[in-house]
Amino acid sequence: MTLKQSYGIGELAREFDVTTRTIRFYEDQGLLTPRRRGQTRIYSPADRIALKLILRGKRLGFSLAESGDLIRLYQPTGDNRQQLGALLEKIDEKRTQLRQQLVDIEIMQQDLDVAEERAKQALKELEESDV
Amino acid sequence: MTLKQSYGIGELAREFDVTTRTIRFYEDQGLLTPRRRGQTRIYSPADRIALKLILRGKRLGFSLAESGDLIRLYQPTGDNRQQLGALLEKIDEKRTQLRQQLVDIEIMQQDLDVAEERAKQALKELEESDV
DNA sequence: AGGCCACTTTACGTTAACGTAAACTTCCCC
DNA sequence: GGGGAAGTTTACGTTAACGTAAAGTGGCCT
Repeated sequence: MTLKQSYGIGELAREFDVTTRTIRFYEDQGLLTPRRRGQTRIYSPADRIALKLILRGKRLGFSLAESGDLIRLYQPTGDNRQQLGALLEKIDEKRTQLRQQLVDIEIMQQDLDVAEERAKQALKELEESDV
Repeated sequence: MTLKQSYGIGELAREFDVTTRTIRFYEDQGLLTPRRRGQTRIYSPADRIALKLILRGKRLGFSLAESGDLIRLYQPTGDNRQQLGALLEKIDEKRTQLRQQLVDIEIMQQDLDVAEERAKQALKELEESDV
């Protein structure tokens, strides 16, 4: 069995646990561009990938506009130097942001370690005063 | 010179590059609890730490409510077992979330690598067709 | 033919996280 | 004692990212 090459809106909604409203909204925002059969939307594997990217972006706190940028980073539009340069800059910015997030996550993880220790200690003290 | 032990609102605003409106809003949401001198707010080092945590949370896409949870993870309120248990659960949830974010970041970084390669390749081809 | 999905469009509603403006007090400076 | 500068309260405005409801279309089943 090879990969599917088209998807219905409900199908994608179920797979990624979002509503169809959400998927249509992303299209409104220019993030997805399904073709149509009659008036029904048909999604390509590329659309599915884009959706995946959007949701991953959301988990990292990216706005839809930012995820839109990311999607466009993949579409090598017959670009001129100007645009390719700007693109490389954007890539660099995103890299910087991701590195900052890595740092933030590390600190938070350490904070959680501390919080856990304290909670466990508090529990222990409750036990001991307990009879 | 030892650490300052109180801060003005403008001072914090400058340090973290947010507006005073934002800081007051966080207080409204119960995330900061400055004392007052007259009607002027005085922030403690703990408030400053909390603010730092909130902003770190924002960079990771946390809502203010979530950051509020995180702040409270540090305040070992004279808790009972119930609450300590719930607290330990929350810590675990956050850990899971942070791990997912780590995965997401890795994938994005790889995606950026690919995008960069393509852009550089496109540039190269422009050069070659250039004379 | 009737009924039930899954799909569609249109449009108004909602929440979070502040922005922005207005009107006021306090303190300090010259 | 007039005027900034920095603080305050109150309140309405704004944007992003959908939710929710209403009303219609198309296919398929029995």
